[in-house]
Amino acid sequence: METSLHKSLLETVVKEEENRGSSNDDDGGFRDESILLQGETKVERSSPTKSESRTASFVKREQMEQLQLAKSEMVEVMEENQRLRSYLDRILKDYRTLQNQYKEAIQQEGNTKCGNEDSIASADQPEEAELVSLSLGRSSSETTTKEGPRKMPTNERIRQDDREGLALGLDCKFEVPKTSSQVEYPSRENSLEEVRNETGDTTTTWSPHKSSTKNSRSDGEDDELLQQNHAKRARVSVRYRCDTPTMIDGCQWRKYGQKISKGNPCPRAYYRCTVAPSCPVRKQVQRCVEDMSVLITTYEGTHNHPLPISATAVASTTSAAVSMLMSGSSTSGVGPSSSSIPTSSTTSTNLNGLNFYLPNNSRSKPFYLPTTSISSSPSHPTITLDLTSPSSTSSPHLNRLGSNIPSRFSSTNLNFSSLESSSLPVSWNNATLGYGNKIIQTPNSLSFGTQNSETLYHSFMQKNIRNPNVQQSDHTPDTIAAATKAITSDPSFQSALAAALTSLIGSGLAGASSSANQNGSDISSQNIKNTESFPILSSFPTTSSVSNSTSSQHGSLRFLSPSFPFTNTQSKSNSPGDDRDHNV
DNA sequence: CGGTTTTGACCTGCGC
DNA sequence: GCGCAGGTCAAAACCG
Repeated sequence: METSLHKSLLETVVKEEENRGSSNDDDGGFRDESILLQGETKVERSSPTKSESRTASFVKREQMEQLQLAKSEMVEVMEENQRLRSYLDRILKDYRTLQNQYKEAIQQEGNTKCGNEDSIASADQPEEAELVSLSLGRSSSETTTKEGPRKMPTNERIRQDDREGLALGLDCKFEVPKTSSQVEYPSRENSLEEVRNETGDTTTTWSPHKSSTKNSRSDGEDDELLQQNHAKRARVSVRYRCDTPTMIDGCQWRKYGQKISKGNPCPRAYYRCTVAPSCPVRKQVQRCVEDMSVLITTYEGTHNHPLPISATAVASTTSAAVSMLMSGSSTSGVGPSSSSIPTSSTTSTNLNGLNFYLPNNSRSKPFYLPTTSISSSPSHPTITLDLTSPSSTSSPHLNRLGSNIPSRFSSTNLNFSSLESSSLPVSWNNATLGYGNKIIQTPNSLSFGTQNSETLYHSFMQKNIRNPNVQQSDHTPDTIAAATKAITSDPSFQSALAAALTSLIGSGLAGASSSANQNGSDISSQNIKNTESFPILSSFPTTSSVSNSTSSQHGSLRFLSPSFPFTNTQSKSNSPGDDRDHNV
């Protein structure tokens, strides 16, 4: 743990200092003195006794001053260490609280078996917070690895292990954020599905509509199924400019259908995730009718299998967006007071280790979000991540195809706007959500890899700090406040951001590493290492001032964000109608 | 030959 | 109840 290391280091320094101080007081001082005297003139030596004693006292005084300084510094550092320790304790405390709540909720769920939505909701939220805590904050993960096992009872450890397995399923040491929608919903969905498959139909793969409708007719678990249905149908739509038929998002997809939808001459292609045979995730890809260069990819469902690292960012981002959507819809309807969610925004923020200071009246903005929109259709709540750059707000350099790096980091605007489009109340612009590995291997995207992402990040940050006020003048403080609250108070959103940023940084660094090492095989591990060494997730100040509010779900947010998360597919086919996904 | 895509048919939900 | 649109299925075609 950082703090313990810090402390031990400090203790060593303190001891050394004390030893040196004591030795100087005794006989060791002469050594220093002699060393000092060596540099002095011979004139001084002409009167050795007086000058030496004077010099010795002078040196002693100096040393005493230095010692005092060092001691005061040490006191400061110790205080900081203490603060960190208390911070860590707080995290642990929160973690245990959440763990207990999760346990209780699970027990309740086990008792009622089905139907009690409140218990489910309360089960969701703690787990979500825990997962966020486990997966995002480096400090928290370190906590679990070092302090956790020491302090935690074994049963709790076991439970934690289980949960980690449950939560991640990622075949790597890289702790990718998973949110409630990705863990809780799929776990329930899939468990049900698996049960169904075991008991009955074992040949059919998952079909959300079929299963949901069948269940709703056959079972008495209407409430739960309705909720599942609700969760299942939550979608994340990603709009982005792309000349190629589709994007590489790290997953394997199989096209299972294509339809001409009304109002759009471009066919809509239906894809199913084929990483695991029973994976419920589907996506639809369709070109925007207004702008054929814009590709709209809609994700539905959450993966029930380990994901390739390159796919985790999108998966977690989209699912976090879904869970944000779901939690937002659930809480906003009931109102904050009746919400069973125990986590405050501050707590969850701390747990995340992801602290962003979204603007209080447009000050510093470490994170830049793409434009998001939540369309509140009851059957298909959809959150749209708009990664295109609307002409009205985008910087001219954004979204130039083939110049990903500049556009990724050069946008400096954080723009909270009122509703610009009814269909897209909130959207994300050009978010760099991080698609890691594939892009490095393609000629076009090699430019990703040759850049040092840390440098890029810093320049990005500097630019952001220098230009904080662009395009904010015409938005009311209320809108800004509401939007800020809505975004920052949602842990899932933070997860998404963390995932995106982690992957962004990881991909950039991995690219840099790979280009430096000419070793494409170890991209992932390098990616992990570099990502973990990057201090982004733990170094930002807390957002304790941001209050928890879910009331502005339909508020409009626009963030001009660094850039574009998804890699343009280097597809063989370039015909616009051909939606073949050549993702591997 | 196995995996993927294509494409017409079918199913389901929703609005009128 | 009917029609429409979205979504899915599955057999045939295609591809490496």
